[in-house]
Amino acid sequence: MSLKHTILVLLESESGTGYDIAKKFQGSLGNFWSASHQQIYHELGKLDKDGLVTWKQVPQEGKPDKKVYEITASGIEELRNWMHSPIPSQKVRDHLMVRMVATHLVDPMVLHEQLGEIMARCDKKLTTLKQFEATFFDMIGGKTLQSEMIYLSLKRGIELQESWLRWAEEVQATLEKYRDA
Amino acid sequence: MSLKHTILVLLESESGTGYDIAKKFQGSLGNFWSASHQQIYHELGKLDKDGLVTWKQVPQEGKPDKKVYEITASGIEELRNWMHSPIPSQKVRDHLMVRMVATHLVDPMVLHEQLGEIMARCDKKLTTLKQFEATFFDMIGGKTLQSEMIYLSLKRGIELQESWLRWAEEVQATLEKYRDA
DNA sequence: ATACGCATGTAAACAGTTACATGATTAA
DNA sequence: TTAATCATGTAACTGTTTACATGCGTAT
Repeated sequence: MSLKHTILVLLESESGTGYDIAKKFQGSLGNFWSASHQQIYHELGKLDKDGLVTWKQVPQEGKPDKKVYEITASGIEELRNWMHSPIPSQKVRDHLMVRMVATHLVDPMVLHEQLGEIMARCDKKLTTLKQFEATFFDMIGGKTLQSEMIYLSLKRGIELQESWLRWAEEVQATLEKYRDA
Repeated sequence: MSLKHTILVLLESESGTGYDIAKKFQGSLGNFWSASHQQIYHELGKLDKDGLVTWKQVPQEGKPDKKVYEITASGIEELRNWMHSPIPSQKVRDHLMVRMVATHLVDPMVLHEQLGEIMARCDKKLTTLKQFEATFFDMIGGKTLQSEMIYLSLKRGIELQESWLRWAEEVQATLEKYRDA
């Protein structure tokens, strides 16, 4: 389980509300981790109970009050310990791959179409990532360990999407060979 | 949720026990989906209750009895419907990427070492996949839609591991630049 | 002796999704 | 007036992991 640690990492770099955290999962970090707002609020409650974060009620005009969460010294300690623990092998859940094995049950063009939809999503994400990459070092100014690490994770996201697209095209071509066969 | 469908796909291609299914998750399919034996038995129970699979008790000598599960007509129908439903975007949970963003909290060489461990795992998996790929079409004899799809998923697994390794080396090199800095 | 492979399960805890619920402001 | 953005939550359900539990055969 690491939603806990993901939230701590985000709060370590910048304090914010549950809503702010949810938005970050929709951005570039969303390529590697995500969570619904319900889950985030729930997790923030637990982190608060465990003393890893604190919060301040901030009244606003024209908007609902907000709870700005901040990481505590104990939270940073927890993060440091976590960083030293072994990295668990990631669990993959690839729906598409499971379908690949069962394509013979339906018209191959069904999968062809579904691939098309996924590729469109993928293309869109790729555009966003590339735009972000192009201005990355200008934006944050100067190379540091931290910025280079974030840059490398961004590059990884781009490579993943690109290799995905190349592969999907190959699958589509193969499916076309078997059309009406 | 698709453990349900993954199990149905496996049983559609070949009847077998919960134990057999668990083994398949440790093989090439394990690159795209996995589940513990506890979860598999639980899911088989539900599939049975819903009439999507049936089973026969098979006594064995020197080994415990086994329950051989078989997909039903209703199970195949369920699979077909599932194949026509839209593919959900996959949820990624990449622990390593989260750590990348927080490297500045610890000695960079900690991550360097952890990457080394992951790369070793990755190398091992790659070797297995490549061996399987080399003899794939000889083994199953002849190209069909189904065999080509399985082959493409195998190739995808190989590409993923390879791109992963290339990227990890780059991260390690970057971490070395910042050693003692 | 010890461990590994075969074979199946229960129970408790934890993680994550979906549905429901509220309510103000602002832009099309 | 319809939808989006800001902002927070509860409740029920489903999915997943971890711990516990059994027991024979075979190989080292």
